[in-house]
Amino acid sequence: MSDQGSLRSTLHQRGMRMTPQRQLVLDAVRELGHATPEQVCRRVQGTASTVNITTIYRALDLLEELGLVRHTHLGHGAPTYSAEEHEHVHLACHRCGTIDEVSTDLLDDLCRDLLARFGFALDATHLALSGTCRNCRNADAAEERR
Amino acid sequence: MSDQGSLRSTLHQRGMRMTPQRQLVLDAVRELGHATPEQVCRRVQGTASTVNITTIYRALDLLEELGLVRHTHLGHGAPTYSAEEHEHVHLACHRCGTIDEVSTDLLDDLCRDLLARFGFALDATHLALSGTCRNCRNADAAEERR
DNA sequence: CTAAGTGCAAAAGGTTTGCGTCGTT
DNA sequence: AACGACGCAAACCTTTTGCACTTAG
Repeated sequence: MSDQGSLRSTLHQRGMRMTPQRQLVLDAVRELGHATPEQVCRRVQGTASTVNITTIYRALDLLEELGLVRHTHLGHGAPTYSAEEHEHVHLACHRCGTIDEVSTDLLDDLCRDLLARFGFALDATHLALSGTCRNCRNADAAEERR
Repeated sequence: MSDQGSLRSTLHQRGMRMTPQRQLVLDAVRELGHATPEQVCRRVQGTASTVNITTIYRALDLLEELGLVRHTHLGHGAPTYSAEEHEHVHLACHRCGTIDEVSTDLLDDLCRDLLARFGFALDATHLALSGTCRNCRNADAAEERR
């Protein structure tokens, strides 16, 4: 469904092409896991040094529109992009900033529930949940006792 | 727990004060529900026209640190701030951009699970879930049939 | 008097836009 | 020739920082 060939033809239908730059951006996102546009850019430039950051942004937008990559806002800074097939849930601690990744199985029930009650199809492939991690909760508890 | 008095004393312990500007920012966030720093600024300036956007950012940071407000990234643009007591889950459709709000009850099971399995205390008060809403799913299905 | 808080201007990200050029079809 | 894609530079928007001034304790 999202192999090289059908990707090419999807683009072709729209009068677009799979250029080397776009391929490099897609590869970079897949290899890096999560990466900011900046990081993707550096990676791509490792292979093709003249590729401009503007092209990175345009390619990321296109690839996202095609459903091949997705971006998420972890923390405060720039968003991070990752490949659609790279599935997991982020547990982001808003106290220490740590980000854990856990399986999307966790959300199966919630998914079912949302669909049944609201007709909403949750995209569980790339979700960020914020809260407090075990360490910070312990630290908080210790502080409380003082 | 978070009434005026204890807020004042919490700040006082840290050698800080509840200034008119900070109060206005907090009020604005509470009144606006979800608002970008920009929107908060305009609201505050309705009452005190000289307040600078820098002060808005600093106040929002402080209030967030105190746990009185929280920010979320809905969609692409600027983050939106809202008061901690304003509890709900956002269902954000990444196709049409609509944002629904539903009760946090939905997450009770997930909360329990996360805590038990990972020691992670989910902050369910202000969560954004992305996916596809009923309308867009129907539209997609119709398109598929063509 | 001291330190916190503010406003202002400038800097620093991060992202988008306009435009001239190049390569495909 | 026509159009999509690219690179470059500049514009833009949002957020942060440095600094001098004010003000509450």
